[in-house]
Amino acid sequence: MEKTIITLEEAAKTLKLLGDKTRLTIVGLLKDGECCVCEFVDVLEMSQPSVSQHLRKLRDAGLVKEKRKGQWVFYSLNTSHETYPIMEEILNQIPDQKEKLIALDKAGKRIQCD
Amino acid sequence: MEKTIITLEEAAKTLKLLGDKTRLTIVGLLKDGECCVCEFVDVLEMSQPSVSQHLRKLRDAGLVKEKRKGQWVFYSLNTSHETYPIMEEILNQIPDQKEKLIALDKAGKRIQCD
DNA sequence: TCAGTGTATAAGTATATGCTTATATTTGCA
DNA sequence: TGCAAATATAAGCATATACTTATACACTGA
Repeated sequence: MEKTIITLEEAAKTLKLLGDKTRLTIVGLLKDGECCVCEFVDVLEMSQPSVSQHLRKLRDAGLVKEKRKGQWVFYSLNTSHETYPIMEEILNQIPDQKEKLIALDKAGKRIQCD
Repeated sequence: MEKTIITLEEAAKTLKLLGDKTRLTIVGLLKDGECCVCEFVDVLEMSQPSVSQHLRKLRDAGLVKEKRKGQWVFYSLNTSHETYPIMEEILNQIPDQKEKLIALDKAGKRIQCD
C-alpha cells in the first residue's frame, strides 16, 4: 500500500506500455522470476523480433532490467522503478501466468543456467 | 485490497485507455465526483470534440457512466465495473486533480444544477 | 417555433504502433 | 577460426490513434 505519488505523465506512460496484451503477459511472467527471451518466444508464440521489440520498450522505460548469461539474455522486473508499485498492484489483479512457465518446464524448454 | 481477478485481456484494455494523459486526467477529475463535458474542456484546455471522443472511449469501455441533466451531460466513474479496483489503485498513486476543479470553481465556471 | 448553448458524430489527416522479413551482433564450442 | 544458437536492430507496411474542422443533435427559453 505504498503512497509513492508519481507524476500523471509517468503513470500514463507506464499504463500505456502495460496496456498491451503481450507486454502485460511478459511482466506477468516476470512476477515469478526472471525469464530469457527464448522462453517468452515459446510462451507467447510470437516471433523472436517481435518479442525483442516489446522487451526493448519495457527496458527503455525502465520497467524491466536485462542481464546477459552466456548466450542468453534474462529479463526481470525493475522493482526500484518509480512506477513499480502501480505495476505490482496491477499484477495482483490479473491471472497468474505461472502455469505457462510450468508447462514450458514440463516440455523441457525452461532455461536454467546457474 | 480487492482480489477481483479479471482476465488479462480486460486489464490490458483498461490500462490502454488509462495510458493516455488526457483520459487519465479525466478519471482523476472524476475521483472527486461527477463533471460535465464543458468542465473537462475548460480544465484540459482541449477542443470540445476531442474531449467528447475521449469520454466516448471511456464510456464504451464501461469505465465511466453518463447522465444527462438538462442541456448538460455529466460523467462519473463506474464503480461497479470489473476493472474499477485497478483504476482505483492507479488513482491512489497519481497526484490529486482536485485543485484544477477548485480553480475552475473560483473562476465561476463550475456547473452545479441540483 | 426559433435562436442559442451544450454535446455528439463524421470525415480527413498526421503520427504512432505492432507486426513482418532480412540482417547484424554476440557468445559458445568444435 | 568458423559455424551455430540466441538476441538485437533495421526497414517496410497495415492498422490504430488522436487530433482537426464541419456539421448534426438535444435541450432551454423567449
